[in-house]
Amino acid sequence: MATILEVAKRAGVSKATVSRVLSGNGYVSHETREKVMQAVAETDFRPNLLARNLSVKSTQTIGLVVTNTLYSGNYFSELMSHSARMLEQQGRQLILADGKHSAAQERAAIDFLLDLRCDGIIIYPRFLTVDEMDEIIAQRKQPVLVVNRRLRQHHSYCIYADQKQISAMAVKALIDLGHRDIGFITGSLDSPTGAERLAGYKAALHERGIPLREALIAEGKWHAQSGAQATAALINSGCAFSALVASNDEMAIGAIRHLTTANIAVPKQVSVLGFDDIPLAPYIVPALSSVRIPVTDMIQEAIARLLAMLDGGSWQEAEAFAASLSLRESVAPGPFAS
Amino acid sequence: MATILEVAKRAGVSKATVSRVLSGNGYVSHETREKVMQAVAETDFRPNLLARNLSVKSTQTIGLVVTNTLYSGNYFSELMSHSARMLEQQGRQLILADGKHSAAQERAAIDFLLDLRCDGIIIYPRFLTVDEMDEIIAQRKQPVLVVNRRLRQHHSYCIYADQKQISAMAVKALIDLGHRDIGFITGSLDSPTGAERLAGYKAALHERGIPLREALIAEGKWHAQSGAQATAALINSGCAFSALVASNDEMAIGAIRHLTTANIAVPKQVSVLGFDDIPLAPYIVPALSSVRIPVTDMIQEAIARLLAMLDGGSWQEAEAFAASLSLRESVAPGPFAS
DNA sequence: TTGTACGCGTTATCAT
DNA sequence: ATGATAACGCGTACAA
Repeated sequence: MATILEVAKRAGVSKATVSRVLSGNGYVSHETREKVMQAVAETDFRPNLLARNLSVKSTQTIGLVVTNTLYSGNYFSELMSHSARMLEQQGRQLILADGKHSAAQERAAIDFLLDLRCDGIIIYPRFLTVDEMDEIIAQRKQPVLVVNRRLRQHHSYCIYADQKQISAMAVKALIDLGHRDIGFITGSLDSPTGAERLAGYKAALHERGIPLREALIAEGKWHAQSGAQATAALINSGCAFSALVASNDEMAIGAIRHLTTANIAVPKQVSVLGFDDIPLAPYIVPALSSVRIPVTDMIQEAIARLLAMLDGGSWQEAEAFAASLSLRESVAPGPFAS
Repeated sequence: MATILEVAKRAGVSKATVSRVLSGNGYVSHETREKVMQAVAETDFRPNLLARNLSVKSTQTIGLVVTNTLYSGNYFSELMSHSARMLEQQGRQLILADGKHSAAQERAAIDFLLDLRCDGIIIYPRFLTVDEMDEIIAQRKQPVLVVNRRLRQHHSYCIYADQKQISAMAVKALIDLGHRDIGFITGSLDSPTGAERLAGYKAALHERGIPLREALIAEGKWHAQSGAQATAALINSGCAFSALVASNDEMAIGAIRHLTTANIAVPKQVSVLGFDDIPLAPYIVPALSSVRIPVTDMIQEAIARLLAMLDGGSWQEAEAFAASLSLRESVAPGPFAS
């Protein structure tokens, strides 16, 4: 690997001059510029970004921490494609670090990215508690933004959706359609999102004066297969239901699959509701209605806010920037035209 | 950010000593070690990986180049989850760079990762030709492995599947089931994979002595909606078909969706075949059969081979390592248990 | 067992 | 317009 020094020798100039023509800063005569360009071409010179970043104290990269249990599935794809696309426009690079499967490992992933001198971090947490994150944010010098959690202290460092309310709205919509026996398939209950969506279900029943029956609740693990198993469990419990709410689309798909193979006509007798984690889902399974959960909006907002903090821009700029992008339309297909 | 020098001062020792206790290399007395540990804790010291990597000339990271047109969809998730999991076991980090949407940009992504001094690169190419890649591999010092393409020169730097043959097998299977009028939905024909799968279709018909009819071929663009549109085009062409092969699962899903809404009973009259890009697909749509395309196997093999080249290990070790992992089972659900 | 001093490849601040 | 030279933060022979 040719270094800047070798190029300098070959061109008969000093390192400084080469650096000048490469960066475009400072004056260089036309002829020496030519000589340098020539030498660069001859040596296949490529700059060492480690050295450069060490010198300028900035890497133009931002780090993303996600648990690998989310790696399979569309949720993750959405996250990645939107993040990469937005940062690409800003000339920044995304580095993904694996949050693995514990709070300690999520913490380690953050520190790893900071050790790499990422300019900022976005974490989509799974195991760290909000208090732990508040503490982390307070300690680190670089900005660490948290998606999908509501922090107690650093309000401007988190972007969240009201999962409980969204879930409650969905359930109330079913109730208002006349359903009174509504089954509910939870997500993993050790995840805040899972717990909040369940809480929304309970709140909706309470608000409409419908008694809660535990037999209508089955625990799932977010994936399709667990949705099917939960559905089987509900049926076996003997409790009839006229509608079913699954805590995400994958489980809803699993539920529909089970109902179908069990010869229960889905569209007629059972209405299944999922959450819009998978843009494709409604096209795949017509019987499925989905509530929109703004993953995309959240990550978009997080990146815009982070960039504003880094560039020292104002909040207005950040919001305008976020608003100027309508990423969702560009990725998810519109109403299905067949 | 505290540096190693500040820690050294605070502990009353030299940089070198601090470096020794941190890395574990070299002798240090028990008491000075304690003093250093204390100072490290007090200063919240974190090593600067840029400086370290610059010094040791190795980053323990490997780079992955993928076009962002693949970011949405399960193909990408599979790629990422398997890659990250394998590298995690080896204490290495994965850095993803966007290949964007042209050969030049794919080339730029490779160079960017090399400038960051990744120890090696894996590219899942979309626009670069095999000849361009052979040239790139020849020029760069670091190993660049190519997935899903057959290179002309650097045979040990590429991992590929015989897309044409796999496609032909699928079509022949349908023929042997008695089908003679088989529709085919292509992928994007500017992608080698799309072209090869179409070639397989044609070869299978030829081999079984069935005349090729262009009216039975419709062009798709890999996504579900284009699959539905292609199906509509086939129907409008007036050419009846008893079976349909789509060049990937997403389009197969779109096809089934169209047939269903058009009141054509899928399982009875039409057999739809996709390629197993989406592990979930067969569970989603019972009418869909899939041919297994080994994305997972390819990426697994690529990483194993790359690691072997980097660690200077033997090919036997690489193969044994690859074989020791049965990643697929751990991610894709087994036969659907409801 | 510990410290000195140099190298890693750039950028940036001085002079000249 | 160009060239020394000092950072940047860390690893590591080599000496002591």
